[in-house]
Amino acid sequence: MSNEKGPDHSRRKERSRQAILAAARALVTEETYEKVTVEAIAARAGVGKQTIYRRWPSKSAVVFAALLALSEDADGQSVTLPDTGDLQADLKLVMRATVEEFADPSFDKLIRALNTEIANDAALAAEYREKLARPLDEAKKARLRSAQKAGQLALDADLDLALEMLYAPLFQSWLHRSRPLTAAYADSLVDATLRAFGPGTGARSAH
Amino acid sequence: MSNEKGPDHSRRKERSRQAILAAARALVTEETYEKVTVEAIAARAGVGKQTIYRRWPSKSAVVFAALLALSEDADGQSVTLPDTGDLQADLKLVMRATVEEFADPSFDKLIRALNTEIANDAALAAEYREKLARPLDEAKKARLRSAQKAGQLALDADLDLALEMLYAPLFQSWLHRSRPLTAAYADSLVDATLRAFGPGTGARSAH
DNA sequence: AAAACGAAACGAGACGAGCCGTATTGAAGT
DNA sequence: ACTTCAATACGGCTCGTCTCGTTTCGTTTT
Repeated sequence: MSNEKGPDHSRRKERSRQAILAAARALVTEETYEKVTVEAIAARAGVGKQTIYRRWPSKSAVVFAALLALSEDADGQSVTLPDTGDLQADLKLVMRATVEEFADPSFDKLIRALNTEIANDAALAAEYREKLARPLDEAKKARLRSAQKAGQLALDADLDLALEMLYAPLFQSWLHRSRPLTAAYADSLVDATLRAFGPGTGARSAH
Repeated sequence: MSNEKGPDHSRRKERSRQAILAAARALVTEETYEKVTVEAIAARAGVGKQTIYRRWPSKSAVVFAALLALSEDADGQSVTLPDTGDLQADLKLVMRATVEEFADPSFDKLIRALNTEIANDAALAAEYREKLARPLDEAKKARLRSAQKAGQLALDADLDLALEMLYAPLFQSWLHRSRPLTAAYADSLVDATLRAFGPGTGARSAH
């Protein structure tokens, strides 16, 4: 697509692109999302405003791209959950790690900003699901399928529903600050979810 | 409290107060939250901007107050859930009703606005929990306690956790638009929650 | 009782500041 | 040379403050 004839300007573009995303990320972690301005991002990145508007259509898009890029780096290629053969132990490990992530103030501000954007913009929400949520969910579901084969989870369990019941309460408690996020809470969620979807629970219907 | 000597202007205050809150509510349901301006609220209410700023410190506070007032009216005094003696049926009724509420575009916009505010302001979040979330949760917990007495729920079930696992997935699915909200989905949540917290599940620990 | 008074609350809108997104220009990179 | 860039000016919009003249309504005077 960019195999044109002219001189190669991709290095400049890439450098300023990285600077913009880094500046956006830094500002979101420092201030609350509403206070982050395009002008501040440009100033911090040592970049003209027009350079930002050349690439992204709005402030939301820039910030969203910054958050996307963040986790694309972090993920590397493949996301895999631990699989020691003990589903309950593995899930508690993961859930406790998630609890600790939410305790980090920078992570907290970042995810709040991300949620503010996707809650009010259906298009961004779709992109978020596609690029961030889905890969993670697939990794989690892979672990659950492995547990089904090992007889630790009902064969007819609705894995999407199980994941929701595992994660949504944690997410909501954090979003609304309605209770402290502790390791014990993480464990309780795992225990309750396994009671609902464990082997022999007849997960499809309780009649 | 207000047993001063001076003349009583409370009638004027109350009239303009109601007009402001009604205008704020109307605008939030018509536009998206970001597009609602204080000036628009003032114009719609037939009120000067200063009258708004005399009472509330910021735009967020006005809109939040408007949403609070809305449900204070709706609630009347006491919130009670149906109790036919069949917990599963009663919960499905309530969850299906909740699903339908979220399908209403006005309600959708309203709750998205409310969530945008409380997600980014810890003080508003606390007020929200105190005045809106808690009374509803207490009503739901009352129904669950009744079910415990009827032997339809484990006696040592963590009721707060059960409520979260029932409602948080619905809330998150709606917030992120990650799946269609159907009656079948509502039923699945009830079924799964009852499998986790039903009688004889040893709800406190699964060891 | 009727009229005049005065304090509080009010509607309207001007104002400065900040931000958004666009347009222009001259410098720097390749 | 040709492109991309930083810097900056700009119009438009919103916020929250401030001022000004008006309306409301209990009190006081007649």
